[in-house]
Amino acid sequence: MPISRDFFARHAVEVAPDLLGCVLEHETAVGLVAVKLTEVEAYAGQADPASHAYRGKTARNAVMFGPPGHAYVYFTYGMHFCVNLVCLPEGTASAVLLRAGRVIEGTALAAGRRASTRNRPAAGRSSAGIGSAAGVGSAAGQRDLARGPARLCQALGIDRSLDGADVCDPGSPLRIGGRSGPVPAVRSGPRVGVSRAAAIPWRFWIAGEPTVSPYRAYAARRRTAGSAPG
DNA sequence: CAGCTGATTTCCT
DNA sequence: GGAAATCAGCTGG
Repeated sequence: MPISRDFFARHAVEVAPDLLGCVLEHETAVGLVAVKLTEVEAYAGQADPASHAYRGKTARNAVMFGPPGHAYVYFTYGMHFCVNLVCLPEGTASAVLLRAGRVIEGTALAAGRRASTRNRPAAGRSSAGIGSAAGVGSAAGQRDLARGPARLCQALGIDRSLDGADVCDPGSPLRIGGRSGPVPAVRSGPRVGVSRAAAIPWRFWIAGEPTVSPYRAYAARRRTAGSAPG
């Protein structure tokens, strides 16, 4: 059962905890992967220093300023995708970052994507590096399939071609369904890895879920050494 | 287990 | 030129 667009036409902080336990599905030619959301974070757009929309509209974050119920997919750290669901009516930027989930359908496909993700076209590595596939059938492997925002995108096969996808449309390849079970016990705390507004407790997760990613505070890093001229 | 480092695009100063 | 809503591999205890 899909979720109505009205559900997303609220403040991200209200939407975020209500998304826990809902199911995100991505259907492609090779099959379907479904994930039950277990961890999310709210971003309040132009009112939130940690949001990509804080400085205004750009080519990358344009979808966040559009109508609610659409996916905002961005590429970061030069190698990872993350997916958000847009909240509030058109013209107002606000979104919920999907940080982690539990794969409940298409486990083999998700595991295959995770194992082969390192062979990316842009890098063109000739080295294999696929050995990590070991253990994907184990309990720990299942737990890690969509544990973290970039892993969740890998498991679901989400990339920027899905930026702007309407998750409220049952005919969309990327769509979301409501909870089937009881209301989960929700916990909250500071958001992960953000440098600004780090104390605001807008991260929400399901209590006791092993798929929830470990908390990690923002840590500044020295820039890469080397890169000497000629 | 904790801590550090490389990879590499997009945006901001 | 530098930082960022990250992850995997390696090191030391």
